Amino acid sequence: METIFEATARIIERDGIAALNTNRIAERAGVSIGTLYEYFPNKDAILIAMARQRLAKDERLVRQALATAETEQDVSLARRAIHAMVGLRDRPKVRRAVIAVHLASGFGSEHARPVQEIAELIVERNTRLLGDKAPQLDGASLFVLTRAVIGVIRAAFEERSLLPGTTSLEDELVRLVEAYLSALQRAHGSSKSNR
Amino acid sequence: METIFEATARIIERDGIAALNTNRIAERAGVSIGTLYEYFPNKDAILIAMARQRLAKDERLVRQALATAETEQDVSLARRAIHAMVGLRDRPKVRRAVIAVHLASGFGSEHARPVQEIAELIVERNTRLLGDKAPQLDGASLFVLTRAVIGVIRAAFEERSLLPGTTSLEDELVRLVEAYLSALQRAHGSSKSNR
Amino acid sequence: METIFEATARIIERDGIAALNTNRIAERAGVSIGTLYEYFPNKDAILIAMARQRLAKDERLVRQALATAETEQDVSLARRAIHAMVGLRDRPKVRRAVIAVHLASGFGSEHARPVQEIAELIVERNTRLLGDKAPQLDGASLFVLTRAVIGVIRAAFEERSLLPGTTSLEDELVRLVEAYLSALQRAHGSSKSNR
Amino acid sequence: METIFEATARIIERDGIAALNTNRIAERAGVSIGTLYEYFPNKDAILIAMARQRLAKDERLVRQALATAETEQDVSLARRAIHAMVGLRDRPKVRRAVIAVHLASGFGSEHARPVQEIAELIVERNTRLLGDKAPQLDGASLFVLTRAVIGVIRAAFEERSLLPGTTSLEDELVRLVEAYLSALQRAHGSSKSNR
DNA sequence: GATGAATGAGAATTCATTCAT
DNA sequence: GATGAATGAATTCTCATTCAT
Repeated sequence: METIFEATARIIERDGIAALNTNRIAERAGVSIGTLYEYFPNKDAILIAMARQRLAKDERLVRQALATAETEQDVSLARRAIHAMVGLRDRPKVRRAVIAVHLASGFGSEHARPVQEIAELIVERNTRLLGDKAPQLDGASLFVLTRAVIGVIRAAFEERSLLPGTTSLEDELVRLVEAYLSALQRAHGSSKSNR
Repeated sequence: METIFEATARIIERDGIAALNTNRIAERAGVSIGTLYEYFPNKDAILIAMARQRLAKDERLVRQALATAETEQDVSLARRAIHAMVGLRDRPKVRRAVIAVHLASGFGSEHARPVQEIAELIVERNTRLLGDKAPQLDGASLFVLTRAVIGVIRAAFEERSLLPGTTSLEDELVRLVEAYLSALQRAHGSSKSNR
Repeated sequence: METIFEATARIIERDGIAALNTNRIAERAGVSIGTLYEYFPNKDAILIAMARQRLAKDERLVRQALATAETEQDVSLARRAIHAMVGLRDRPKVRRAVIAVHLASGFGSEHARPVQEIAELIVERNTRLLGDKAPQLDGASLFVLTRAVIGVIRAAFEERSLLPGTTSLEDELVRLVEAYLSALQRAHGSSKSNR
Repeated sequence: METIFEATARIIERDGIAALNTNRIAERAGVSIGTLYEYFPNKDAILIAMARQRLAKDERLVRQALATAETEQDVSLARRAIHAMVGLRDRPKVRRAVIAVHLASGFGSEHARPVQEIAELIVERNTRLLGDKAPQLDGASLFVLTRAVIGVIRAAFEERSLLPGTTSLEDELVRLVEAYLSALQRAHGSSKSNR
């Protein structure tokens, strides 16, 4: 199964998604086409499984980055997470293709969920550390924050030509997140004191 | 040609992109395939032309929204643009499909360009109004800002289930942009005074 | 289309139904596989169309046999029809295969209908000639009579080894039909006089 | 082996012959495919074995019906046999499918033989009872009689829509057989006295 | 400029069967 | 005697594209 993934990835890298077909995958993987269909019900299932594997791995990496060192500041947690996410640059062509099928198959929410969970994890930790002063994320805030981050990182893959240097991209993304969280905190505080 | 676009859109809406083929388009459009191929060199060309048309229309709408009333505050300009962009909700299925092909064909930059231009327009106006105090957008800032906005709006189309209410979405998106611009302005100011 | 039928028939005759596939049909017919699929939506459709064509032709032949010479006796009409039906011996392998698919696809009734109509035609004519003395065929009688005749003729095709000489087969079949019609007439007469 | 038959029957009933494949049979039967292929050399062998089993059972049932009560009249014997045959209505879908393969594999004669034997049994008994007056069945008569009966009963399965009531069907079928036998007897007598 | 019948390479998928364990 | 993963030839069907009229 891992062999099939690897073969698929190699074909995508070499010849693009358009050149991907099940016979070719089987051939490159060194298994018969019949065997391939014993593991996956159809072509898309392979790509979707790959996307999920990748997403799971991404989440693991980001969580590890957060866990590695306990820190005191919410800023640091966000930066840590973003640094890890921006660093997920392996096999961009494969990642792009696989995610595209995943999205086109209507699994967009699966894609957003882990990011959302990580955002909630960060908020939760900050609440513990900062108490009331930590920003509260309701549905809309969470949606905007997570999709903004995903959007920037996705674009960084998709538009190779316009891509600014990795470091400055990361810095600006951190600035975006921090600025938004601060704004939320201020809004939250003022609405509280107004009551 | 507009008939061909319309036929294509209808098929995508009714039966999905997978069911789209040139014979069907020609049939629905009431022209022969031969005629269709006199207007477009191949299938993808149709989708890409549609994507460009849509992008152009989007840009026009946003620019109109900005031009309609001259305002004093950068906040208002950003909000105005975002409001217009969030409002671009017609034929989401068609939009998604058409944009996907556009991106997959490597025209990602075409997609980002109008948004970028609008961002630059806003910055420019604010610079005129506020002078030195207007935030300066370099490549990285511009990239992050525009892709964050596009990312959020795109997600709002793709994930219908998790979608927060339109108003709060818009409010939060404005908050994100404003917060980021303010943060940039502060950074700019301080880096200047530090010299 | 006739070319496709002919190619199909030839393959069935030479190599049997098991060796029949759409590529081979197209090749033998001298058309491309794409053309074949423009005329028929799938493989079975070809066989079913052939069965219907054959059935229609059969009916035409039997009706012609009945029309050729106006006769006075019901016996003669039945014999004429049976003679025509027994004579339908062209391309038995094709006929068998094509009818088998037709039946397996649930069109059994289409197969019986023309025979039934012919039976009704005979009865009607006899009624005109013989008046009250003509046998009356209700649903059950008609069903039994037609399916018995079809059954015998079908078996004569399917079981080549056991097939008795054509003449005696025909004679016996006529005897069966006549005997049955006479029995019906007697039953009808007696039930009437009983009232 | 009986388990394999049962599994096969269930699949045919539920999903039709088209959905029948050896892997599915093995799975439903709770055995491995390897085991299945130890009992049957190939797929068709299963269906043919089932057809033979069914035919044998049919014959047994009809013979039992004839044996149950010794009677005096040929009419009664024929009716008894027909009644038993019309009653063989269990699992029509399976019966049809299995018989179709049996016929398509060229075993048509196996199918007719038991019916023929029963017909001969009846004739033999009647000869004993009635002596010279019993009808003599030569090859052609026997063929026509048996195939007519089989044809009617088969049609009763295949064409559910046009099917008359069971009782009247049976009555008419008996009438057909009786009428034919009587006609034969008359013909035989007259040909004898003519000499 | 329009037509649309014809093309055919190519893709996905199935399933009877084998054979090493 | 049982297992079931692996096989891969074979088949159906699609659809972008062409080109003679």
